[in-house]
Amino acid sequence: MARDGKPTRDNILAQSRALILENGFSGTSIDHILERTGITKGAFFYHFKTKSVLAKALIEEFAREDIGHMERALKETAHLKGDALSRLLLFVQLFIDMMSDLTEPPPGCLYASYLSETNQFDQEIRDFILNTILLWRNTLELLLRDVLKEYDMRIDVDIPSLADLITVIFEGSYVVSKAVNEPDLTAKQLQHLKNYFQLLFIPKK
Amino acid sequence: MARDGKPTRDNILAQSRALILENGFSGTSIDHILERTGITKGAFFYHFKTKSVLAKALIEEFAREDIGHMERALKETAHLKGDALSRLLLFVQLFIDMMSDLTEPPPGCLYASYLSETNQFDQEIRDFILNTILLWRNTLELLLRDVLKEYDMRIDVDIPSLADLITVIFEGSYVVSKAVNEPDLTAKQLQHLKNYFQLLFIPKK
DNA sequence: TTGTTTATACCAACTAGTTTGTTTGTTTTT
DNA sequence: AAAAACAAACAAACTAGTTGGTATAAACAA
Repeated sequence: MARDGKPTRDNILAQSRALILENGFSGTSIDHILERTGITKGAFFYHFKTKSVLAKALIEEFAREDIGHMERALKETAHLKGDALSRLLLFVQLFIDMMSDLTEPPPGCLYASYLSETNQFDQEIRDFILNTILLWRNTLELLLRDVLKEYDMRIDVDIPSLADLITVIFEGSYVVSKAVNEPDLTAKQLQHLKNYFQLLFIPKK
Repeated sequence: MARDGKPTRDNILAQSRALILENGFSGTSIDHILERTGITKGAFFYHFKTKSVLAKALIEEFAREDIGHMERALKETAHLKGDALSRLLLFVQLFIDMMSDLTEPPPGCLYASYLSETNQFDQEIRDFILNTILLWRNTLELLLRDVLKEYDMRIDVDIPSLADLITVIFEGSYVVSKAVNEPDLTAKQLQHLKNYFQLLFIPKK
C-alpha cells in the first residue's frame, strides 16, 4: 500500500466548495484552489481529471448531505406517523433548530450557486439538481397528503406548490442572507412556513 | 454631434443581462457579449470603461426596474389606505398577476446572480444590493404596521422578518424556477404568501 | 446648396496576463 | 513497491483591456 489520498481529496472538496459559494464556479480558478489548499497542480489533477469532474463531485457530495438532512428529519418524526400535522410541524421545526444554531449566515446552497450560472454545467448536473429538488417536493407532498386525511384546508391550495414552499424558503433565505448579515434569518423564515402550516390546516369536522 | 450611441448601449445592457443570468458574471466574457450584440471590442469599451463599470450599470438598471414595480404597486393600492389588510393583499396580488402572465420561467434576478459570486463585486455594489433589499423590507414593514392598527395576529410573529418573506419567496422562486420548467411557479409561491397574510390577521375585537 | 469641420461612435488588430490542462521527472509515505 | 504528492516547465485557448485609425452625422461656413 501507499499513503492515503483521502485527506487531500476531502480538503480539495471542502475548500473549493467554500470558494465557489463566494466566487462562483467560473470565478474560482484551479490556482485559487491550490492556493487555499496548499497543494500543487499535480495533486489536484491526480484527484480530479478536469474541473467539471470536480463540479460533479461537489454537487453530489452536497446533495448527499442535503438528502441526509431530509431523511434524518423523516426518521426523527416517524414516531408521529399517527398525527400527520404534528409530524409535519416537527419536521419543519427540526430545520428551524438546525438553522438557529448558526452564529453567522449560512455559507450558501450549491444548487443555487450552480443554477445561477447554469449554462456552465452539462445536462447531467442540471438534471441531478432538478431531481433532488423534485425529491424534496415529493417527500413534502407525502407528508402533506397524510395531513389531508385528517385535516381540511382553510384556504384551498395546490399541494405540489405547497410542497415546494420549503425549498423556495430555504433558497430564498440563503440568497437574502448573502446580502444581509443576520445569522437567524433562515430560521425565522422557516418559522413562517411552520406558522402557515399551522394556520392552514383545520381538523375535519 | 455624431450618431446616436444609445441603441448600442441599450443592446449591450440587454444582452449582457441575459448572458449573465445564464452564465454568471465571471462566466460571461466580453467576447461573448460582442458575439451576441454583433459589435466590436472598441464599441464595448467606448460605452463601458471596464467590465465592472458594466456590472454597476446593469445592477442599477435592474434595481430601477425592481423598485419601479414596488412603487407602482404602492400607487395602485393607495386607494385602499383606509383598509390596510386589503391593501396588503392587493399589493401581493399585483405581483401574482405580473408573474401569471409568463409563458416561460422568469429569466432570473440579478441580485441573486451577483450574490452567488459576491466576491467578484466591490463593496459599493454589495451595499447597493443590500439597500434595495432593505427598501423592500421597510416598505412591507410600513404596510404591515398599518394592518396591525386594526388587526391582531393569530400567531405572534416578528414583523421585519415577515416583511422579508416577500423577497425570500421571490428569490427562492427564481432559484427553483431555474431548475424546474414551470412558468407559473413564482405566481403560485406568492399566492402562499397572500394566503399566509389572510390567515394570520384577524380583526381586533 | 454645398463643402468643411468636429465630436461621437465604432472598427480591427494587438498586447499582456490568466485559464485549464499536460508533461516529465522526483520525492515522500506506507 | 506503489500510491500520493511535489516541482517546474509548457502549450493552446481565452481573458480584459489598449491602440490607432475610420465612419457617421450634425453644425457651420461658403
